[in-house]
Amino acid sequence: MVIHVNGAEPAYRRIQNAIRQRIDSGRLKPGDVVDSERELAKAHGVSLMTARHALADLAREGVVERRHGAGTFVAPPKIHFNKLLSYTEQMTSLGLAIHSKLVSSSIVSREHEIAARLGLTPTSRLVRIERVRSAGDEPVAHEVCYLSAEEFPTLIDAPLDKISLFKLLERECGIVLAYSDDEIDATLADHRIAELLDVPRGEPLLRMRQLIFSTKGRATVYAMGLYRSGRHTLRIRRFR
Amino acid sequence: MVIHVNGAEPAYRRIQNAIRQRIDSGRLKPGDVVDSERELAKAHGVSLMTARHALADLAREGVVERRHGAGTFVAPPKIHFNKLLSYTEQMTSLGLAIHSKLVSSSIVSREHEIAARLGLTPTSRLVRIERVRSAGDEPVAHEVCYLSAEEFPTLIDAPLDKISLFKLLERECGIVLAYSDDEIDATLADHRIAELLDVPRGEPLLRMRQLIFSTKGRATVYAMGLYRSGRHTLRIRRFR
DNA sequence: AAGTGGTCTAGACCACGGC
DNA sequence: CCGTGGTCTAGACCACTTC
Repeated sequence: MVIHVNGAEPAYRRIQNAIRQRIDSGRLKPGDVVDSERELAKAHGVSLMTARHALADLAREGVVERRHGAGTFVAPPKIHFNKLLSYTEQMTSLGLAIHSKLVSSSIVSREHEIAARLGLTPTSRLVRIERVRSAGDEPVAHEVCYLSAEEFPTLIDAPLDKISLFKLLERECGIVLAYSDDEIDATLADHRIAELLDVPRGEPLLRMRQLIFSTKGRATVYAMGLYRSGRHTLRIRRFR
Repeated sequence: MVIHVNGAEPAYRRIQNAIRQRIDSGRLKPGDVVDSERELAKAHGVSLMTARHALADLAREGVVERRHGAGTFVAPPKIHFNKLLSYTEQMTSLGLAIHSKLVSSSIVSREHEIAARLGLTPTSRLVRIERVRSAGDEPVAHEVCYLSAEEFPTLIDAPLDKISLFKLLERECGIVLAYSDDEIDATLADHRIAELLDVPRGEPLLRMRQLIFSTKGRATVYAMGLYRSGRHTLRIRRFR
C-alpha cells in the first residue's frame, strides 16, 4: 500500500502541524497530554513508526516532552535566549515606544576590513546606514550598518527611520536572516557619540559588532552598535 | 527474531559509538564519506531503519552531515559558540599564561538580592570570593563570586588562586555546571577597581553578571566580573 | 494490568546526486 | 544508470509509569 503523493507534505509533517496548530490555538495548553503514538497512528491512518517520528521530532524541537511510560505532553512555553532580534523587535517586545532617526545613509568604498568580513573584495562599494535609536524619546543606541551596495542598490533610499532593516530585507529582498556572530566589549562616548546620544563624554557604552548571516550562510550585514549602559543590558545564556 | 539483551546498549548507539570512535581516532576526517545506511545495516546486522536512526541522530548532533542522494559525511570540526568556560579554560585555550590573585575570601550574610538569585533565603550566609585575573602578568579582570556557605563550607579555605573554581566544584563537591544566564553591560573603573586592575580611573569595563546553574537546574554560583576592554571581547552567536 | 514510549525488523517506493 | 538518503508499513517485544 503506497499512498504517497508526489510533492505532497510528508505524513509526519502533517501530524506535527496538526499538533502545533492545536497548541497555537490554545486548545492544547502546556502540561496537557498529547495523543499517544497509537492514537495518532490510527487517527491519521499511518503506521506507528510514522506517528513516532512526528512526536520524536517535536520533542527534539522542544514543542513537547516525552516521558517513558507516561505519555507525551505539551512543553512549557520556551524562554528564548540568545535570540537575534532587530532593535524594533526587542523594544516592542518590552512594550516600549520606539523611534529611529536616520543620521546618514551613503555609499562607501574604503571600508576594506568590513568588506572582507562580508566576503566581498576589499574595495567593494557598501551601503552605510547610520541611525540613532530611541526608546520613549530618550536616545539609547547608535548603530551603523553596512551591506553590499551591489546586492542592495535600493537600500540607500529606503525609509529606514520608519521600517525595520530586518523586515525590509525579508520582504523586499527575500533574504531571511538566520544568526549573527557578535563581538562585545566596552568603550567610552567620544564627542560625536556623546552629542548624538545626549550623554556626557566619557559615558560607558556597550559596543557590539555584529556579522549577520542569512539562512544560506552568507554574511549579509555588518553592524556596529553603541548602547547606553543602564538603558541596555544584553542577556545571554551559555552552555557548557 | 529478537536478539535484544536486557540492559544492553541499543543497537543504534553501538553504531553511533563505532562511527564516533573512527572520527575521534582520526581514521575518519572531516569531509570523508561515512558508511551508508545499507552498509551499516549489513555490517552491524540490523535493519535499515535502525542504521538510519543512528545516522539521523548523529546528524542532529552535528557530528555528520547528510546529503540527499550523495551520502553521509563527517562534519567539519565544530566551533563552539556561547560556551560556558571558566577563566582558566578560556585563557589556556588561547595559549596564554594565566594567574589569579585571591584578593579576599569571606562569609557575608547581607547580600539579600544575590541570596535570592541563588534561590536561598535573603539572609543566607554566602561565601564571597574576590579575585583578580591576569594573563601574562597583566591584570585583565576582577571577579567576585558568591556561593551558599552552608552548601560549600570548605570553599573559604580553598586555594582559589591556584585551582579553578569550576574544577573544584566538579571534583570536590560533585557538582557539574551546565549553563549560565549572563547580563552584560558597560561601566567605568572606579578608584578601587582602577588600582586592582592597574588602569586609569574612568577606563571602560565590560561588566558581566552571571548566574551559573548546575546540571540539576539549581542556581549554584553568582559571579560578577569586570573585564578590561580591549583585553577582553566577548564572542557570542545568536539565532533567529 | 493497561497504556505509554523506546527499540527494532524486513521489507517497500520515492527523490535526488553524480557518473 | 546506480547508489544515496527520505519516507513509510505492519507488525513485534521491552521498559516504564500509573492505577
